Amino acid sequence: MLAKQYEPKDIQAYWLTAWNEKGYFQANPTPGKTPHTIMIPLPNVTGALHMGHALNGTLQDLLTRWRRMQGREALWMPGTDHAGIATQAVVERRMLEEEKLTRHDIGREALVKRIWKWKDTYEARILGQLRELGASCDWRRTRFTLDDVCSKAVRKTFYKLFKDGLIYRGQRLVNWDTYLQTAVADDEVTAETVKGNFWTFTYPIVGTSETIAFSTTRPETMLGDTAVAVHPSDERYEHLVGKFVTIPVSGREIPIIADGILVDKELGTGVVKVTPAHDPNDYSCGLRNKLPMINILNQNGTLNENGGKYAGLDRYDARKQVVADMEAMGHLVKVEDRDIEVKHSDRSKTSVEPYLSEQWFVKMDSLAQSAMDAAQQGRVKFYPGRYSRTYMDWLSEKRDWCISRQLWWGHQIPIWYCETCTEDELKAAFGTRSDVFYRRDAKDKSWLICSETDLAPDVLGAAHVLQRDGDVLDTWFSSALWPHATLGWPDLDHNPPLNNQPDPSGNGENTVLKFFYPGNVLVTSRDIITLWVARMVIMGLYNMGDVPFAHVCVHPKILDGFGQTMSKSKGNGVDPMDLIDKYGTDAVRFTIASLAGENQDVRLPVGYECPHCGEVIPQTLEHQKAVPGGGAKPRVKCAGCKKESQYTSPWFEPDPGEQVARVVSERFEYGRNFCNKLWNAARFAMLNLEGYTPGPVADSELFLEDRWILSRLTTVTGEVTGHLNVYEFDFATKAIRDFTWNEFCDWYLEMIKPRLRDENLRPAAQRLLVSVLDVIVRMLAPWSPFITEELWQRLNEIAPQRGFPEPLPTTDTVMHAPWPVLPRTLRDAELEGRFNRLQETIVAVRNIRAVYGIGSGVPLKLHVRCETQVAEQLQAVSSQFENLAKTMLEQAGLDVARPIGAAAFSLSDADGFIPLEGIIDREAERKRQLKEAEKLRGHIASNEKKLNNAGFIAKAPPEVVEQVKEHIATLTKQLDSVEAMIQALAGE
RNA sequence: GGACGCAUGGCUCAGUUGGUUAGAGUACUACCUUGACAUGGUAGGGGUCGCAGGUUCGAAUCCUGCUGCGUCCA
Repeated sequence: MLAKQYEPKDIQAYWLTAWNEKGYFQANPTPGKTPHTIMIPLPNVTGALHMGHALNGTLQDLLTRWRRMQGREALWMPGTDHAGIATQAVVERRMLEEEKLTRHDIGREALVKRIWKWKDTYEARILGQLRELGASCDWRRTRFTLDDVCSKAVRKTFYKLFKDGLIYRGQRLVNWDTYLQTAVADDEVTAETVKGNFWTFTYPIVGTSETIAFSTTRPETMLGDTAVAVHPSDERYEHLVGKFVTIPVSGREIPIIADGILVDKELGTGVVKVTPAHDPNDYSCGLRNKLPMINILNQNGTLNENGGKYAGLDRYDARKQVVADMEAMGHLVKVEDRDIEVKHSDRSKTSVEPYLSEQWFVKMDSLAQSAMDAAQQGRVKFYPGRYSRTYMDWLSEKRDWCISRQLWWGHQIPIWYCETCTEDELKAAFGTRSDVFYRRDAKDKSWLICSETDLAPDVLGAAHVLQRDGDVLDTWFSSALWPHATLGWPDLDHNPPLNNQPDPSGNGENTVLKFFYPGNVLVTSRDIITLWVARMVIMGLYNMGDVPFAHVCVHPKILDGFGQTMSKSKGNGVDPMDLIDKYGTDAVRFTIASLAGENQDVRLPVGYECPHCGEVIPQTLEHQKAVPGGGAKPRVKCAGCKKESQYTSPWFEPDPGEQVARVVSERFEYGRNFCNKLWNAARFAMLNLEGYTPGPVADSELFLEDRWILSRLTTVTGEVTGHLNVYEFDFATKAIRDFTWNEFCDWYLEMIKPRLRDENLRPAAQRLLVSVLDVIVRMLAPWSPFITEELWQRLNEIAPQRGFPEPLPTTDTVMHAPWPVLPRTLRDAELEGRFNRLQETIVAVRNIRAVYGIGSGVPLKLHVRCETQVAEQLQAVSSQFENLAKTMLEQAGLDVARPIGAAAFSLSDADGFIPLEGIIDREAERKRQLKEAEKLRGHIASNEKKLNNAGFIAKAPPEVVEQVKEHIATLTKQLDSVEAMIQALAGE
C-alpha cells in the first residue's frame, strides 16, 4: 500500500537507475517513426547549473517526454560548451589567487591541461545535475564542443568559409582586454560609469604664437594623435585648417583637419584630438581622412616604443606623467571631475582599451541574409513571436563577425603562414589534396594556408617553415555548429559515436544526421537570440542547406528575490539540487513549469533553512556576496535558535562535516503539495480497488458525476495539448492542476465514495475511477516523471487492464504510454451546466453550516423552490446532498414555501431554505440576507447604469445589450426572493 | 540614445480579440483531526489594477507622456 505521504527520495533514485538500464532515453533512427529533436542549449563548463538552467532543462524534458508519448522518436541531445574566454578566465583567476601564477609563468600546454581538468570536473557536475532533474537525454550521444566530433565540424566549416572567401584577416580596432591579453567581442563588454577627469590642454600651432585648445579624458593617447579636428563650418578655426600643431610631450607635428562627422562644434572647445589607433570614432575619422594610425600600447597595457620617453609605463602611470609634463610646459588649461562611461571586459572585470590589431573575420552579408530569409519565410518561427524582431534587427546590421581570440583554450585557427615559399611549391605539396586551400594575404606578404588537418612544420620541405596562427576561435563559432555537429556532420558515411565508441549501425551512411536533422525546437532564454540562435541558423543553412530547428521557444529568466538575473558571476544562483533535496524533483519541475509564461520573468525569493531548528532565514544581498575571507567560510545566523551555520553558495563548498543551511523557497510548496495530493488521490483509488475486474462500462451504468468527469477530462486533455503545442507551459500546468485538485479530488472522488461501498455499483465505479486516474497520470508524466512512473507501476499491479469504455493492456512504463486523446463525443456542455447547479447548491448549504457554526454531525433538511424540470434533476441526485453536505433534500418544486425560521439562499434559478427553527438567530440571518440584497442591488445598479446610457444602447453590439438585460432580469428575480426572505424574517 | 518586456491584494503571479462590482497559489482569520491527503477539508477577510492625460457607450485591457525596474543593442 502507498505511504500516507509522497516521499520522493527513494522513488527518484530507483527510477533514475531503472530508466537508464532499460535505455528508455535512447533515440535511434527508426524508419516509419516521426523524429522529434531538441538540442540542449549547451551549458558552459565554467560552473554548476542554477535554477535558470533547471527551468530550461525542465521545459525541454517536458517537451521530449510529451512527444515521446505521442509516438515520436524523441531525441534530446545533451552536451557542454568549452566557453573559451570564460573558462580560461576562471582558471587563470583561481591560479593567480591560490598560487600567484599567471599563464605566462606556466606556458600554453600546462594551462590548457589545467583547464581540461576543470572542464572534467564541471562537465561531470553539470551532467549529474541534469540527470537528477530527470532529464531524459540520450546520454550516449553527449558531446563537448572541443571533442573530436565537434572539432571536425569546426575545421570543415572554417575550411569551407575560407575557400568560399567568406573568412578574411584584417586590421581592426577591437576591445582589448589588457589583463587577459585578448580581444573581446562587443557582447563581452559592458559599459560602466566611473569617476574620472576631463582635462583641457592646448597644442601650439606651428609657425605662430597661437595655440588650440581641446579636451580629453585620456591624455596619454596624445602620444598616438595623428591630427586635430575641427568642424568645417566653425568660423573660429577656419583659418587654422591645413596648419600643423606640435604635440608638446613628443615633439611630433600633426595637421589640423576639418571633419564634420567627428566634431560637434557646440561641444566643449569644438576641437577634437584624433587618435585613430585608440578610439572607435577617431578610427573612422582616420579612415575618412587617410591619417596614419599609431599604436602606442603593448598587449599588457603598457606603452610601447611609440610612447617615446613614456615607453614601458603602464597606461595609467603614463597618463599622470603626461598631465604633469603638459602642466609644467604650460599647456594644461583646466581639469574637471566627471563621470565617464568606460567599457569593461565582462570576463576580467578590467577596463578594455580600443586597440588596433590583426583579427580574423567572417563576412556576414550573404550569410546573414540567408538567416533573415529563413525567418521571413517562416522556416524558423519564434514563440512568442515578438522575438523574431530581436533576431531580424541584429541580422540586418550584417556586421562582420570577429572570430579570433587571443586565448589558449579553444579551437586553434587552422591557418598556417608561409612567407618564403612559392605557388609552385604549394601546388607541388598540396596539389591533389581537397582539404587544403591557400591564398595570399591582403598585404601580399605571406601565404595563408588553411587545412582541415594539422600540417607538419616541414610539409613544404626543410627550406620553408610553416608558422601556425596562435589564436583560437570565438566560442560561438563552435556553438553555431552544435545542431549538426553533434549529429556527426561532416561525416556523412558513419553514424556519430555512442559513448565515444564507433557506431556501425548506419551501414556506410550517417542515418542519425539524416533522421534527426533538422531539429524541431530550440528552447532558450532571450539573451542569446543574437549571439547564438541567429548564428546557428546561419551555419545550419550554410553547412546543411536547412535551418537547424523549426521553432525557437523563448522562456522567461529566473531572477533572484531582488529582481536580478540569476548568473554565475553574481553569486545569486540557486542550486536546483538544494530545492530538489527539500521538495522533490517532481515538485520542483511542476512548479517551474507553472511559472513559465510568455511575458514575465520569474522572481524567486529564497531563504536558508537553519540546519539546527528548521527556521528559514531570508536571503540578503550580503549572503549572496559573501566569500571566504581569511579562510573562514561565511555563516548565516538563525533568528530562532540563534545558532550560526555555513550555507550553500556558488562561491565555495562548505567545510566537510559542517551542518549546512540549504536554500529553500516556499514557492515550491505549490508543486510539493500537488504531488502529495495526487499521491493521495491514487492512494484512495488503490484502497478502493480491491476486487477490481477489468470490463466495459455500459452507458447505462454512468452516473451524472461520471459523465461530468469524462466531459471535463476530454476538455482538459485537449486544452493541455493545445497549450503545449504553442509552448504555453504555465497554462498547461494550471489546467492539469486545477482539474486534478478542484474537480477530480474535490468533487468526483467525494461523489463516488458511496458507490464504492455498494456491492452492486462498485465494479463499474472502480473501472471508471481507475480509467480516469490512468489518464491523469499519463497526462502528468512529462511534468513529474517519478511520481507518475511509481503510480503507473502500482496501477499496473492492481489493474493491468484498464480504460474507458473498453479496458486495454497497459505499457510497462508510463514513458511509453500513449498521450491521452479522448473522443469529443464525451463532451457535454448541457450536462456540465446541470452539474454546476448541483455544485452551487451544495456550496450554499455548506455556507449556511459554516455561518451558523452547525457541525457536520447535525443533519439538515433542504427545501428548494424551482422549476419542475430543475426539481427533477435535483431529485435525481438527491443522495449527493446527503453525501456532500449531510443534508436531506426534503422537497423541491414550484410551490415550495419558505418554512418558518429558515436560513435561505438564492441562486439564479432556485431558492433554497433550510429550517433552523430554534437554531438560527433571526437578526443575524436578516443581516446576512440584507448584505446579500445589497450585493445584488450593486450588480443591478451597475448594469442599469449601462442601459440608462443612451450611447450604450445606440453603440454597443445588440447581443451585449441583450446580455445585460437578461442579467438584470435574473438578478432582479434573485433580489425579489431575498427581499421576501427579509420580509418574512421580520414578520416572524 | 534605440528596441523589447514588466509595474494588479503582504508575497509570487494569471487576466485570451476592451463588455457581469478583477482571479489563483501562498500568507492571514474561523471552524473541522469524518476511514485518500493537516503537504488536508469547509467557509471567510483582503486589491480599483505605478502616475497623469486621452480614445470609447464602456478601459486592468487600446493610445500618448511620465516614473521605476529588468534585458538586449548602440
